[in-house]
This record gives sequence, C-alpha cells and structure tokens, in this order.
Amino acid sequence: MAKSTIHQVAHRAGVSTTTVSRTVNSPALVDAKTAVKVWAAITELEYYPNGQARSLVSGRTRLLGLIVSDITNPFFPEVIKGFEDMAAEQGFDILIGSTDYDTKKMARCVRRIVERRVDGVAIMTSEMDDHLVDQLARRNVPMVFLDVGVPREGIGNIVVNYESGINEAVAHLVSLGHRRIGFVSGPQHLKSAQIRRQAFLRSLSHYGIREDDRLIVEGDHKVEGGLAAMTRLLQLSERPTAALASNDLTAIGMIRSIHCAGLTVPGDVSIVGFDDIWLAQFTDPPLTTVRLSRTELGQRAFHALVPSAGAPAAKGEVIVDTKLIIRETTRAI
Amino acid sequence: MAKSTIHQVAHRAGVSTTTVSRTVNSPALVDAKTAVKVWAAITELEYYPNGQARSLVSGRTRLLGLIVSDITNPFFPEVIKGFEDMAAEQGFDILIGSTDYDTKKMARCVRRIVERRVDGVAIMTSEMDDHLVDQLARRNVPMVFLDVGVPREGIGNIVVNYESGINEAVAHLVSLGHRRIGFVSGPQHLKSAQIRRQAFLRSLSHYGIREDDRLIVEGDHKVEGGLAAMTRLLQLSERPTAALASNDLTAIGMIRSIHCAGLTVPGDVSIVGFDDIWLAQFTDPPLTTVRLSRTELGQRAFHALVPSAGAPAAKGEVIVDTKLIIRETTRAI
DNA sequence: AGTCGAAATGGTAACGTTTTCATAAATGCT
DNA sequence: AGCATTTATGAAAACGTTACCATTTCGACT
Repeated sequence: MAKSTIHQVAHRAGVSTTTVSRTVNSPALVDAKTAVKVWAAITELEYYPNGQARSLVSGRTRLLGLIVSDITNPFFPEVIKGFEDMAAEQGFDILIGSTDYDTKKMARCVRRIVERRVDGVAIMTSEMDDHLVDQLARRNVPMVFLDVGVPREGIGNIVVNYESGINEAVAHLVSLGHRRIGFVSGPQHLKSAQIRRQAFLRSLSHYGIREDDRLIVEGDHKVEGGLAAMTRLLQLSERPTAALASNDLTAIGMIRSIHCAGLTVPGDVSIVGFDDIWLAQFTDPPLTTVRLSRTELGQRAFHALVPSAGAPAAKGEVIVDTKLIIRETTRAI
Repeated sequence: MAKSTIHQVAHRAGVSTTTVSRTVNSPALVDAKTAVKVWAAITELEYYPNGQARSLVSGRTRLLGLIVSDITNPFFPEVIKGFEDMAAEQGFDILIGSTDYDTKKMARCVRRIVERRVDGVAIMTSEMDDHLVDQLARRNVPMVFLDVGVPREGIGNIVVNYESGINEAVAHLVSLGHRRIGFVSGPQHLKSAQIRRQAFLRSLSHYGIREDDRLIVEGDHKVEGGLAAMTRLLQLSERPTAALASNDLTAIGMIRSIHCAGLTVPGDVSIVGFDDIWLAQFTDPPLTTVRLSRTELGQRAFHALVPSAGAPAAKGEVIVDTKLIIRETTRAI
C-alpha cells in the first residue's frame, strides 16, 4: 500500500520489470493480454513510478525552473499561471524560486535549479547576474528570458512590443482631440520603463505633436510615484488634458492626485494606464489601459523552452503584442 | 565543464567517492587536508551533486508540494511567498500546482506530487476530493491544510481566527458611535465566509446591538457583489451608518456604490474591509480593514510540514490571528 | 517442412548518489 | 611496548528506473 516498486508490480503480474516499464511508457510494444495483467497489478498495488529513479536513468527530469523576483508583484501571478498551465498539460512540473532582488537568493535559486537538473528555466527578473547566466549556459540548461533579455546566442527571449499598444493609446487620445498629453514614466534604470517612454515619444512625433519636456515626469511604477508626478503635472501653467502612465499602479496614483485636486477623471483629465492588471477594471472609474497579456507571456515562455508538436521551438526572439483596452478614463476634450 | 559526477571529483582529488560525499554532507568526518583537496576539485570541475540520485538513495527529496486553486487570486501570492521563503531558507524546493477548481487538474496535481515523492504538501484549496486526500494519506505524505481543514488524524490544519479581528472592527465602530452596522457576507457555500458572518453576529450581540436581518446582505467576494449589496443597503429606509465587508474586494465595491449614490466615505458611511490585500492601502480613501497575514499563513504551513529546530512540529491545529488596521474609511458618527 | 522476420519478453548493466561495513592509520592510556 | 580507542578512508551494495542486447515465440512465406 504505502509504496510499491516496479519489481513488486512485475512479480505480481508475473512478468519482468522491463515489461512493466514498457507497459507504462511504450504500450505499443507489449501484448494486449499482458498489458491487462500489468495494469491490474499496477492499480492493485497503487504503483506510482518513482520520478527520481526515472529521470536519473533517462536524463530528463520533466522539471522546469521559474525564477521571478517577487511573486507578490501583481504582474507575475498571471505569467506564472500561463506558464504552469502549459507545463501541467505537457506533464512538466514547475519549480518556483523567488530572488527578492537579492543576489544571495538569486545564486541560491540557480544552485537549486542546477542540482535538480531541470530541463529548462524561465527567468523573469532583470537583475540576474551575468555569471549566473553563464553558469546555466555552460551546463546547457535551456533558458528563456522574459522581457529582460540580454540577448545571447541560443537563449530564447520573449520581447514585448510596447509600441503597438502605446501607439493605439496616443492615437485614441489624439482622436479625442487631446494635444497636450502628459507621460509619467517608470524608474529610468529599468529597461522596460525606458522603452515605454521612448515608444510614447515616437508616437507623439508620429502624430505631429511637439515634445514638451515639462509634460514628462518620472514616477516609480508605484501608486505614490504616480500621485506625486500627477500633482506636479497639474501645477503646470498649462496643464495636460490627458496623460499616459507607464503602468497601472502609476495611473491609479494619478487618478487619486486628480481627485485630490478637486478635478475629475475623465472630465478634466483623461488617463491611460499600462499593463491592464486585474484591478484596472475596478478602479473608479474603470481604467482605460494598454493590455499586456501576461498569460500569453507565460505560455510563450513555456513554448520557447520545450518545443512541442504544435509550436516549433521558437528559438531567438518571440514577440508579444500589446493593445489598447478602452474603459472610462478617457473622454473627448 | 558541462556536468561532472562525484566520480570525476573523486578521481581528480585522488580520493574515493565516499570521501567526496562526506566532504559535502558531513564535513566533520573528513580530515581538513583532504577536505581542501576535495573542495578544490569540486570548484574546478564545477561539480553540483545530482539531486535525483541523491534523493533516490536517501529517500528524502527536499521537495514540497504546494497546491492552490488559482494563483491569480490576490490572496495566494503572499501565502506562497511566505511558504517559499521559509522553504528556500531550509534548502527545500517547492513544486507548485494549480487546480483551477477543476477535478481533473486536481487529480493530476496529486499524481505529480506522488510521483515526485515530495516530502510534504500544503493544500490551499477547499475543493480537494476526499479520495485524493486518502491517496496522499495512505502514502504517508505529510499534509497541511490552510483554513480549509477537514480535520483529520495526523493532518496539520492552519486555522484562521476570524473572530479576533472582527471583534476589534465592531468594537472600533461602536466606539465611534455606530449602532446600525451592515454586513456584506461572502458566498455562503464557502466555509470561511460563513465563519466571518457568524463572528460578526456574535460581536454584535456582545456589544448589545440587536441583529437586524435587513442589514445583512450576501455578496460574492468580488467587487460586483459588494457594489450590488451596498446599493441595496443604501435603499433601506434607515440605512446603516457603517458596514463591514467579508473581504476587501467587496469593500471596494461598496465604496464604489456609495460614491455612485452621491454619498461619501467615511462622511456618510464608514466601511471596514477584510483581508488587507496589498491594494487596500491604495483605495480612495485608504481602506480600514481587518488584516489576515497571508505571509504568516504560508510560514506556519511550512513549519507544520517540516519541523525545524526553532519551531517544533506543530501537529494538529495552528491558529493565525487577525487584527484591525485603521486607515481612513471609518469616522465617528 | 524449413527458414525468416517480426513481435513479445526477459536479463542485466547503467544512472549518480549515499550508506553500510570493513580496514588502516593515528592517538591515548597503562 | 602493547592494547584499546578514535579518526580517516575506501569498496561495494543499495535506491528504482530505463536502455540495451539477447532470447523466445509465433506466424508467414517459399
């Protein structure tokens, strides 16, 4: 009952362990009659193959590592879900590791990953030390980076097309008559924050709107930063009639700031967020924002790691698009 | 370079594999001089012990399962974090599995867990089939339930003390002069929702306030439900001056409803939430709520599974308290 | 009937560790 | 010096699978 080995099953079914193994792994090779006997024994003994032993000999662990910086960041759970769903479907297990932005923990994660001999790792944290990546590379552990790609030979990289959604957002605002459009960026040491800012600027010039430095303020991707930034924006002699945020949290702070100033959204200022976190639909009013499908991100990461029948082994870069979701924080001027 | 085995290390250091093993696992048993040689070989060859082989022979996998229903539910990430932190610290890896409230997936999770021979499982989903639990029990897999406990012999159960926090909340409102206090419950088929409701009722009577059925409305633990429920509450001839919510999402909906009715929080109605999700501090105004420390929940779960030096193997029930966090949605009448 | 190939099965050697158990060397004690 | 410990080491047997090679069985085709 407790645990049973392949030998016990073999003995009970009156066959060799080899046959039992085959019954489980390559049913085609075993006679129907014997298969029945073997399965009977398996169920009677509640035999579950020992994964350790199995992968020790086969070299495959069917284990995937997933390194994230902080699972508490509302961005990650959905990515994880997308990844995990695919994995479970294909019989992979996933091993999760938080780095907490801490070098020590990062190193520990990598060590654990290596010791478990995972079949691949998805890395979703920008602060991964180069030498740790080297370590994995030298051991030929397939890797995929999520939007933090230090592109490298043979390492997958999922990149987000920020431009598409931001273009849509600017187009939307312009079509509503807005011309003075503010932007609250993320911390500029984050590559993704830089890209968003640049995409915004490019969009502006594409629509023939002159860039105005005063309308661009740096936030911190948190509520507080958005609040502070918008407050500054509102103090301008000519305040913007609309503003984009580098992420949704920032947008929430901006809305708060506008309310505090006794103004309304979208009556006085239109706001567009970025990410479309789960919460965005519940802000007051519901937030118009650029959606970045985190589920898709996770799924793509999985496919980059394990090339399955359906999707070929997308080596190199994989692009995930963003798109505008219009709710109620934008209005014609 | 790529991968090295204990044999290669042994050969290089001019010792036996046994000695290498000892150098790594029980340093006390090996002479300082040889230890140095061995470690040199280990680093030169970048040797990482093979976890599969290791646990095949030792019987211990240092792997913990973590079954949750939906990682996307904002309640879970923090629990996971608490759990994962402890685990990483003690050299355990965690294997994550989502059930998605789906029986098939649940069964698959259990199978994976069993095949990997984990050293323990934390189960955080109420819909776990009994026979699956049996299956784990029969294999002597240590288990711990998080607040969904079907208490059983030898199975740990973390239970939340809802009463403490809810009592504080009611006391707080009463001290502010409130007497007509509404309650928006969660779906009554959830055990935890029932308990919260009962705790509320008990608190009321403790403070000598007569229960009034009209002031108790059922929500769904989501924003929509809170909104609808509060709307009904506001239509009462004598509307409540304050209301408790069964969770924070509900509270957010309630605030929205109050705003829609042209009233203010806490000017016209005081609101108290439950859970203290990360977002609660960013609602408008910041939400007074009862905190249930999810990090602690995760930590306790870990300790229930692996009895460590510091904390003894808390078998049976472990209680996690809740407490009131006062922010700005409550005010004197 | 005899030979041949395919189908079905079994025996045994890996896989990379840890764990006995045994041995050799060093130390202490009288 | 001689014996009893302790301290360091090694050889070989597990652990539970799968992979490889060998063997048997069975039709089928000349």
